[in-house]
Amino acid sequence: MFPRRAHPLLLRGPPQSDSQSQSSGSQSPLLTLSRDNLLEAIRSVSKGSAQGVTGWRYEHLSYFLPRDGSAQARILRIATCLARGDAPVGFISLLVGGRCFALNKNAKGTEVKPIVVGDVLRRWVMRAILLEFGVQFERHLGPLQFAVHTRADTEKLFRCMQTCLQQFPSSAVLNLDASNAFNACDRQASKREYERAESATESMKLKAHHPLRQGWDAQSGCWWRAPHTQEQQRITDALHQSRRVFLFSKVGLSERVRLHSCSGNGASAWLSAIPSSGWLRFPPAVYRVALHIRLGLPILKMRRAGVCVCGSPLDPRGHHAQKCPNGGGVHWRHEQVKGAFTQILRGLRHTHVLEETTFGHLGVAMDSRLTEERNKRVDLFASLSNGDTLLTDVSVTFPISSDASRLRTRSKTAGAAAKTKSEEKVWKYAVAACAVGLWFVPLIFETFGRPDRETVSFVKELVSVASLRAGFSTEGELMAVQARLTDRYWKILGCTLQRYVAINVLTSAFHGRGQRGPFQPDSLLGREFSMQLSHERDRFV
DNA sequence: GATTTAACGTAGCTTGGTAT
DNA sequence: ATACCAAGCTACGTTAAATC
Repeated sequence: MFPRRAHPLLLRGPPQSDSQSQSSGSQSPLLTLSRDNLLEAIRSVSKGSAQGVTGWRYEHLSYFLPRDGSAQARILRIATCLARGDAPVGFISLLVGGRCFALNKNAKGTEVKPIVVGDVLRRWVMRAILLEFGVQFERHLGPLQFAVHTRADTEKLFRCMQTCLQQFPSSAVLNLDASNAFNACDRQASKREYERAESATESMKLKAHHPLRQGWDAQSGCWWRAPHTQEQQRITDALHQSRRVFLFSKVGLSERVRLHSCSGNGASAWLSAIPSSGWLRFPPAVYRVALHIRLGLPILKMRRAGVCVCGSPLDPRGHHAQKCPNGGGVHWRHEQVKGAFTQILRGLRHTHVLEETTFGHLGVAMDSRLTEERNKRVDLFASLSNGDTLLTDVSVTFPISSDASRLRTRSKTAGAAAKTKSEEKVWKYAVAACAVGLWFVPLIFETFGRPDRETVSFVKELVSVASLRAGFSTEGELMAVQARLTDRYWKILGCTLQRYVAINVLTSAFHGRGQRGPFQPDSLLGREFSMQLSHERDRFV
C-alpha cells in the first residue's frame, strides 16, 4: 500500500539472554505497545492539552477509541504503526515537525524564544512507550541521565552531583546550558509569586499541608526541601485564578452571569464535538451565531432586525429572543432538548421511554387528593434496566434576568438560574410523582450551556447504567468507557441545546414586525438546513 | 372538527425574613 | 428604619396534545 517505509524505531529492548539475542540476529525487535498502555496514556493526560500540527487534541483522539473496550479501533492501529516506525514516510515527516510560535525572551522584546508544540499523536505514542518501558529506561540509563521517566529530576541531579563532589573532591563539574531557566528557577521567587496570587484571591488558600508551605523554613528563610514536582503548574493555577477574579470584578453583572453560565459540567462540550452525526452537526451560520452568543458578542443579523413577535425590540445579542416565549421558538428549543434526552434513553438497553404522558395515565387519579394533578404532563417517563423508574421534565432557562435583584443573585453563584428552575419543577411535580412511587428528575439547562446539579448527576446515573451491562476486565477499562460515554452524552445534549438556542435567536431576526404564525425554521433557514435537521434519526449510541 | 387544557419561560408583584 | 433578598404566585401569548 505504501511504497516507502520509514526505518523502524531502533530501541534497545528489555535485557535478553544471549541465546535470545543470537536467535533474533542483528535485527532490533519491533516495538509493540499494549492496548492498555495506549488507552491509559490518553486517560491519564491532563485536559485541554495543546494541539500540534494536525490540530487534534487528546479529546479528539479519545473520540476514536473503542467504546466497548475492544482493540479494534483504527486509531490504536495507527498508534501501533507509529511506535513500530511502520508508518508512511509522509505521515512521519509531518509529525516530525510541530506547531511553532514565539514568546518574548526579555522585557524589551529584542529576543524571542521559539516554542514548538509537537503533535498530539506523537505525544500520545511517546506517553504509551514510557508507560510500557519507562522503568526499563530508568534502570538502563541509570544515574547518567535525569530526564526520561525520572521524578523530581533536578533534585536527584543536584544530590548526585553533591555526592560525587564530596566523594571525589579533586574532580570538577562542567555545567552546560548554565542559564537554563528551569534549572535556575528561584524557589523563593516562586513562593513569593504564589503568595502574591493567594493574597489577590480570597478563595485560594495556601494550606498548611501544601507542598509549597511544607518545604519552607520560616526561621532560616530558606527551603529545606524541594517543593512539589508540579510546582510551576500550581503557581500558574493560582495566578490564573486570581486573574479570573480580577477580570470578573471588572465586568458588569450580566457578563458575570454569562461567564458563570458558560462554565460547568458539560457546558463547553459542544465546542469540541466532532460533527459525526446529525446530533453533533451545526449548519455554519448557526454555529457562528452559537459562538457569538457564548462570547457575548453582537450578532450581525440582529442589527437589522427590528421587533420581536411580542412587540418588544430585539437586542443585538439575542437576549430577548432567548427568553421570549412568543413565536414558538422557545417551545421548539425545549422539544429538541427533550428529544436529545429521549434518544440517549432509547440508546440504553432494556429501557422503556414514554413521551408526554399525564399523571392521570400513570395512575395518580386513584388518589382523591391529587385529582387536580392528573392532567399535569411530564416530558419523559422511563424505566431503566437497573430497576429505577423515573419521570423527568426538561427545561431551558435564560440566566440573564432583567430583574435587577435576580441578576445580582445570579452573578454571585454559578448555576443559580438553573437551580431556581429546578426547585420550581420539583415543587410542581415531585409530590405527584412520589404518589405513584416514581422518582422525579428535573433536567435543567441554562441557555449558555450550564446544566443544573441534578441534571449532572442524572447524566452520571445514565452512564453507569449504560456501562453496567458489559463485563470489563479491569477497573481502568470501565472508567475509560464511562468517561467516553459521559463525554458523548454531554456533547449530544450540549450540541442540541446550542444549535436550537442559536436557531431560535437567528429565526427571531427574520420575523417581521408583529408577524405571527407557526414557527418555521425550515423556510427561514433554507433547504440545506432543513435537510440537516431531518438527520435526527441517526443512530449515535 | 372544535374546544379545552397544559406547557413553554420570564416579568412583576407581594410577603416575610435578615442584615446594616 | 432602611435596604436587600428569597420565595411564592400570577399573567402573558402561542403551541400542540387531549378531549369533546
